[in-house]
Amino acid sequence: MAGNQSQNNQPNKSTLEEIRANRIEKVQQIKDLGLNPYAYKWEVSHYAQLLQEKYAELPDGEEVADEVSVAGRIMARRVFGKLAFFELQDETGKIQLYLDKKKINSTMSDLTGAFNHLKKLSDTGDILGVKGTLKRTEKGELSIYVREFAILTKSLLPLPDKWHGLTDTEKRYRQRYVDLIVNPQVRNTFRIRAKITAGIRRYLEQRDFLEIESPVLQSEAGGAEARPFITYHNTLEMDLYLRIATELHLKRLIVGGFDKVFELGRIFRNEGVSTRHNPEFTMIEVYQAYADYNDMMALTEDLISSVAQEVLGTTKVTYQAEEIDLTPPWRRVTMQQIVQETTGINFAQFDNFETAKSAAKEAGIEVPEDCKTIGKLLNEAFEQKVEESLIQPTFIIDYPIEISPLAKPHRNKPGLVERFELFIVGRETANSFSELTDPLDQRERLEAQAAKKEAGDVEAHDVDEDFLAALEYGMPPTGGLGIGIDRLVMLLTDSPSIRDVIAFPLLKSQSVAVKSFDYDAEKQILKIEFNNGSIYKYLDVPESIYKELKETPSVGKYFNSHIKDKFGFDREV
RNA sequence: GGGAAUGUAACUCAAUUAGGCAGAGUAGCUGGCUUUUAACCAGCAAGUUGUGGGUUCGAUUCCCACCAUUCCCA
Repeated sequence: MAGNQSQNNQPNKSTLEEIRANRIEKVQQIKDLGLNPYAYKWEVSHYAQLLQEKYAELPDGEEVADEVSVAGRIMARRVFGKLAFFELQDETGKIQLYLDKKKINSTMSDLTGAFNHLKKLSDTGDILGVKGTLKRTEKGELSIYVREFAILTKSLLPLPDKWHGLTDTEKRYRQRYVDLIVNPQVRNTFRIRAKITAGIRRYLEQRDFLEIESPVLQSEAGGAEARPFITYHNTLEMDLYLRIATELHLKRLIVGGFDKVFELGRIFRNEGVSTRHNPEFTMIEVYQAYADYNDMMALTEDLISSVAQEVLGTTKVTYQAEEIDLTPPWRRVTMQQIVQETTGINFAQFDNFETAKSAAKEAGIEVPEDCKTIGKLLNEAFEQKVEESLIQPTFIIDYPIEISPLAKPHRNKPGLVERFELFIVGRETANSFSELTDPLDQRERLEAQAAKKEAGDVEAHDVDEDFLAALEYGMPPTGGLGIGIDRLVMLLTDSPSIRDVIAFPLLKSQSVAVKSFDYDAEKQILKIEFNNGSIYKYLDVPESIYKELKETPSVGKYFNSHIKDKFGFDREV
């Protein structure tokens, strides 16, 4: 540090740190002028988009005396000696600011050299409030002829490249706020998402459905086959699960006498991450008493097409260059029939599994270990050979009973249940049954699940006795429906990945380096402090590990391969 | 869990084929400029080449491990 700071009295650096320091210096200069770089309030009279529309007919070079006040972020600066053009972006769009030195200095005479201060102290990224009149420049750009300005928030960090924007996918997800600033279509995606969920709620409320919130923290996860997140309640000293479905609680409400209920909310499944899966995602479940799955098909069709019409103004959408027609009615076909169409195998004809299995293998279907019934085989054939070809909205109906533990047996097809799934662009988008209301049948099926859990299936769950008790009080015939909101939003916003429709998708935390470590030989506890400040105590760590950790040239590498995931730990900080 | 690709300045990208001083544009800083639209002109500054090892006189480049991301598969 000491020796080499003599010659350059003011080195012009532009690392991120230097840019930031420079802007902090500007914050101070703004304060020194008696102004607040972090203002409290700005009275906005118009949004940019509205002005663009309202003054669309204003001819080039003409002005109008209408006073407006706008606020937004400076996205671009084109500065001349005594004139400057800024591009201001608010939530709705952009508008140019026409900043004339003479005008500003005369109307803001309280602040000497106001124009030069703006030139020197503002940067792209700052939030600026301006008042002025409207003027279309000679080059044809609608502008605000600024009379008065205020820097409302000083930005300390530079925006991404003004032309290329932010394209690094990881940064877009990790720093969504920057993505939103510079990529208008991302803002639009989330605007549409909000309209979709609002539209769904409005649709259901108009039909007398009641939205009731069920618990996220549950003592037993149920209602789906999925691995749950487990958490812990300290004062109650109990494990709790984050819900994997809202099904079992919404059905309790049907038992309680509500005929039409729904919940649109967050579901958590402790599973992998992909373009179609996020560990927390949004689902709506709808239950209607005295209805069956045929009614739910009609509801699904009408709900989705109505919302598409309302939000996009059409029921014909383009998804990844493919035309999808959501205009009802949608095709309805049984699973058995569409598998037969595609593979030529009629699974209804089999009465023994081995014959069915060899037929399936002949058709190129892979038969996994745990697939031991004709019903499961049919489902395998469907998933492997049919599913991804279902591009246009299609209801697949009448599922095997083995894979549908909460659905009512089909009224006239033995071995099947009254269930449908909706497929659009090859993806499961909705799932629905005539709900099982027979408490004894339900008990048997849940106990079979519990046996699977006992045998080590992490996606199976214990019997929810309270739910069964509810059923024993008697649940009316009920149609139930679940729709994956994220997938629906993907479809309606033409988004290829679920992460594009989730504002803050889950990403792995960037690994942190080991800062220091310490070993308690008596208790065999290895305490590790990481660079991010967290401290972990690894338990029952043999001394040899500690010694090797001390010796190793790369602590991080040794930690990853020999300690992390190998020992139990308590997190201290 | 397996495979492929990627990671270089704050942002967008070169240089890696066959190891030889890491280079542009944008953003930034200084100066100039009253009609710009990715403004322009002159100058300046800006790098732990994801991390840690190895090979080598010399590594962004070759090898190994690890981290993260993207896509595909399970």
